[in-house]
Amino acid sequence: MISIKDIARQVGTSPSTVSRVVNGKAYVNSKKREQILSLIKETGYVPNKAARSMVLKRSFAVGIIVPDTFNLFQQQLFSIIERRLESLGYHTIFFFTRLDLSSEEDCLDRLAMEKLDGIVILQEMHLPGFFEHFSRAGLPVVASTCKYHDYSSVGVKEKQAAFEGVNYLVGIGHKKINMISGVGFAFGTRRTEGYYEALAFNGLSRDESRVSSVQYYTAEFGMYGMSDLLQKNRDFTALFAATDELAIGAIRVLRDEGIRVPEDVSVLGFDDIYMSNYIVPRLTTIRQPISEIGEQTAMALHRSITGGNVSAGFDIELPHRLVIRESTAPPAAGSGTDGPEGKRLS
Amino acid sequence: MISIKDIARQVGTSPSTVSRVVNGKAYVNSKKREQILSLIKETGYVPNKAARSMVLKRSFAVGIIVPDTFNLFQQQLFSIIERRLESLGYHTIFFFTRLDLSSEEDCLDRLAMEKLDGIVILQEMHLPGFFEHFSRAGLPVVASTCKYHDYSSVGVKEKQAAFEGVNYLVGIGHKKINMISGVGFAFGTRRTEGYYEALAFNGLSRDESRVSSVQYYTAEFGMYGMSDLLQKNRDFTALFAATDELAIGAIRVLRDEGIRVPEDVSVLGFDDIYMSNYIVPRLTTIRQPISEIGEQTAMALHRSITGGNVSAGFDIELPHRLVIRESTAPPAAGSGTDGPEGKRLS
DNA sequence: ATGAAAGCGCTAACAT
DNA sequence: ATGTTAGCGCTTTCAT
Repeated sequence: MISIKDIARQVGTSPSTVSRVVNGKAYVNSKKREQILSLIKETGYVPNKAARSMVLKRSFAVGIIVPDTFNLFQQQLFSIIERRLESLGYHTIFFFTRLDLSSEEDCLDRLAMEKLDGIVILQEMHLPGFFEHFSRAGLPVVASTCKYHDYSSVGVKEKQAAFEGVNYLVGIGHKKINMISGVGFAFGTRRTEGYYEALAFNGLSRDESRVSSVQYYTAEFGMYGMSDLLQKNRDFTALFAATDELAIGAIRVLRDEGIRVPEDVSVLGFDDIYMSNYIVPRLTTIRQPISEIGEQTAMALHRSITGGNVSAGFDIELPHRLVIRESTAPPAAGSGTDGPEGKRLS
Repeated sequence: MISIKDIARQVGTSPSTVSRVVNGKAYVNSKKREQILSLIKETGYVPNKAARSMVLKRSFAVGIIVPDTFNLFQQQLFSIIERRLESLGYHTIFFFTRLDLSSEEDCLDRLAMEKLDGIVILQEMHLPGFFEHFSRAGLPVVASTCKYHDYSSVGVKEKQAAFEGVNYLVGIGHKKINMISGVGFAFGTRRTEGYYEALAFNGLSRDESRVSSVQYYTAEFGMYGMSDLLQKNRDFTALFAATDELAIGAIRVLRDEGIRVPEDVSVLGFDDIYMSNYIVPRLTTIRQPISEIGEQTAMALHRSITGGNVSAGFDIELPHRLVIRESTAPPAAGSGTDGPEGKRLS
């Protein structure tokens, strides 16, 4: 492999000068600069990253902590973040983590083995070791679609967005609205709060039996949540699912039960993943600006890494938007899947 | 950051000895070894990767070339490969590439900037520069779900699998079978061949107007393909989509046209992505063993990197399986969406 | 069995 | 404006 010395020798100069040219520093004779540049192009010389990283004490690698069981929104998001980071000159190292503490420990160990320039987290960590590790190492952190300590974060106003979505449901006439939510992620909690607040705002009573809490936010768990809800009570005309994938799983179960969407039950999702516009029926949902979130996450981290003001956490709140499609409609007259006549028995 | 020298000093030995212990070499006094090991644990010392990589001339990083517009199958696949590679001690660097040559050139440039230990490709590259680069650099390559030169590959018997799928369609009574296929990827071509062969095998005539070729294998392009087909001819009772995502897009259009699946038209996909079991109707499809493919891809690359026999390409063919769900059924009597009466006009 | 020394490719003072 | 030098953290001869 051709090195900086080779270039220097062939031009009849020193490695320092070549280094200056490569790194765009001033104080280089322009004739020499041209000469060096053209030789570099000709030979295809590329600086050795390991060597640079050693002397610069920067790895040009950032870590991203993601849930082991990610849904499509998260998958799309981390693909975007990865690409943005790449274009800013960073490599991305993934740390897949489950929700239990032993998995977090494992993640922390692997994290400690890497000399990283920064961290993106898509999942709240509970082990105090993380926070300690990050602050000891002076590592910039940005939390994307979640919150972590007082580090910078990028996302939407979860509660507000959920509030608006449920409010829309009420607005078109629904009074009996169920919800599938989850634990383990802050956004689930926030969305549930928004749901309850919208109910309260509209004078609807809070009924915990209308909410099912699942472990992960995937379609599979959407099925569990919906089955659970159906078992408890069939008297509802709308469902708010904390994520689109949850909604897709829920619709699956509804269909299997012969309950039509949206004729019998309206379904509202959250995220607006790519698939939501292709499934039958097209999903009404609250759109998160996923590209912008990814972009801002990468940029925020880059700023923290280069700017150095690690401690100054700021929250970037991007605009959400209710996207009305086919899975929601006003409730039918005398509605409820289990009307007064109790015509549908499982 | 604590270094090998620190450890050496504190134990009262030399860096060489510590290095030997860290790398599990022989010839170290066992008492000293214990001492060093415990100090390492205590201090949390971790060898600096950049330094190691510099002297070892290995980056512990592998590149993966993936299509810029990936479908869910590909996304799932590269997530799996990434994880397997990680557990084998490699970092993964993504190279997203479009299908045009200028994008390939760009990719090649970026590739050349990295000192990689190996390459995974999910997409056939056309620029001869790639092959030259790989062979000049002595880079092991493995092609996953595609073929590239005579490098190792991992995947299913595409043609055979498609053949079986279409054969199943014929078996349940379909005679007018359309297909949405694509260009740009070898698997699309192979699946189309399988489709044609199954028709021929069953004495059905080859009709190119029954096939629509799209650019990418996503749901969006599934919609284009289906619209295209519908415009040409509405006389068909089944559709074979080259990927599940294509099938999902196609079903979308069919529904919008009031054509029922599977009552009016059966739809068969390929891949068995996660979503296929949740959509309405559940998709009948040809399953690719995605986890095994990912696993084998990572292992094959690892073997090539460590074994060194770069040139010896081998093909790993994993078993596919037809998964019959709800989107296919025997054709209705007097079938065809556009019966003899021509009752459905667009 | 262990240590000294050289060197991987690069950058950043420091000199000039 | 440019060259010299030292050193980043590690592994690996080569001695001992």
